[in-house]
Amino acid sequence: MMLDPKIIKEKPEIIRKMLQDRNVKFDLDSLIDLDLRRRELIIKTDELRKKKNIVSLEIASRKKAGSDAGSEIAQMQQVSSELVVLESEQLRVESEYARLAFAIPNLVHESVPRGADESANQEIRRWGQMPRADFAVRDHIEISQKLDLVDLERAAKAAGARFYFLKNSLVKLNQALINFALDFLEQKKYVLIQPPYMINKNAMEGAIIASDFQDVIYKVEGEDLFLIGTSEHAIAAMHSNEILEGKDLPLRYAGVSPCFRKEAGAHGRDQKGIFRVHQFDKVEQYVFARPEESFNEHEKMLAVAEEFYQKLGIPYRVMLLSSGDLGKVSAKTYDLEAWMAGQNAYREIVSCSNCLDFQARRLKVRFRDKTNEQTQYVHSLNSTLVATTRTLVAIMENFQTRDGHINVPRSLQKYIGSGII
RNA sequence: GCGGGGGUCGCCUAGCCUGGUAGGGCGUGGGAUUGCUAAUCCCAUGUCCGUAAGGACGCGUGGGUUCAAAUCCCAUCCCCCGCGCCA
Repeated sequence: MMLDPKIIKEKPEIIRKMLQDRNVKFDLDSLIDLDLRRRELIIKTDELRKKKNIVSLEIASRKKAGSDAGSEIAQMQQVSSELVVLESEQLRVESEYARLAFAIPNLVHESVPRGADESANQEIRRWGQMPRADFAVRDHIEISQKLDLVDLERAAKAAGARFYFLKNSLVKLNQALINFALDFLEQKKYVLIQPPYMINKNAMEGAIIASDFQDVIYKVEGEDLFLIGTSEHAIAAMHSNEILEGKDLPLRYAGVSPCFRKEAGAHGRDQKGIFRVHQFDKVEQYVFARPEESFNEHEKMLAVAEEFYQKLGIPYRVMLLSSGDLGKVSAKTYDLEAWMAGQNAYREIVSCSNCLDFQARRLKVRFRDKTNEQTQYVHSLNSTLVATTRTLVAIMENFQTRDGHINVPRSLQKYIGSGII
């Protein structure tokens, strides 16, 4: 339901180590204790149910034979009332156990550098040439204001901070990125998916961990519905409670959807512009893979993302996140950080994660090769291909011209029919 | 939204009216037999607890009635058919 419950029972020290590596507080001892009590109660209630089944059979056969079953029925009443008490206790312990167990972060893969925060992230490689301008470069806010491509003030009026109206050619450039990304992934045989933009609690809990709910997820008032923070959330739940056929794996999906995020706790960071916003469009890679294939798939997804930015001509570096900077559901994550000339810095634009069986366990996504085989949980992986707003920032800042215009990357030109904005 | 039908252990299906251990077919694995990869027959094929023996649970979900619920009652979700409304 989270991690393999066997680990809680048999090897809690693995979890303890992981919590330390992640620099995360979690009441593991309570969980271990609850697991013990939970199993004791299962044994006791099973015992009572067994008794009940035996007496029930006796009653049935007596009734059939036409003889009196009065004392057996009295016995059943006794056992049933005992059972009611124990069952409610069991339910209480079980749900407390589940609540805690659901909050445990994922294991951390051995290849992940250990460290308390992003300062321990490891740079893997760099690609591309940073643009060298012989003029004063502007940031994307200035560029977009000047060309009338974004209206932040009016968006604040209509919606609030961290919203935007895209205008004019930037609308088309945004669509161009989406279309280019979809064509790109379709060519690589990904199955195109446009998911529901709202999903229910059960589905959402499968993809993320409780604490993320408060910080990133919007709830729809009066409905059991939540706005997706990425198509990953919806696609993760797509095959919930299914047993997939081994021969169908890996399933590679290209999700396209708007993404909605609260960005709570990001006060003051990237306050202006469209870099960090409550809503943006994204094309996402999501893969269900066999466990033994998942790290291969992970590298492949990263390579696909890199190829995409190479085609756009955006310089980037690949970072391997340290244990302390890793998301809670991920066991290993690479970030692509694009060079943003206007900020003179690399900034995150892609996050590529292997979640192992963490999400699959929560959502019961299993597979097997033969119908009589034991089922196994699949591994799930996700990676941004393009989150449009951030990539638009990179394009505006890196491809700006001396006179304040923007050169359109060659691979996008056919989608907007123009080489310059 | 209204009316009708449905949801059973991977898939298909019986059982529900009339409460008393969920049966069959397919698929898959193993075995038997036959000179042969065909036919036939036998066994196995969900989850949890338990070192094991064994046991419990499982009929969309949640409640209720009952000594006992797939079966009866209530609520709820989803799917199909028809009607209505609608971009």
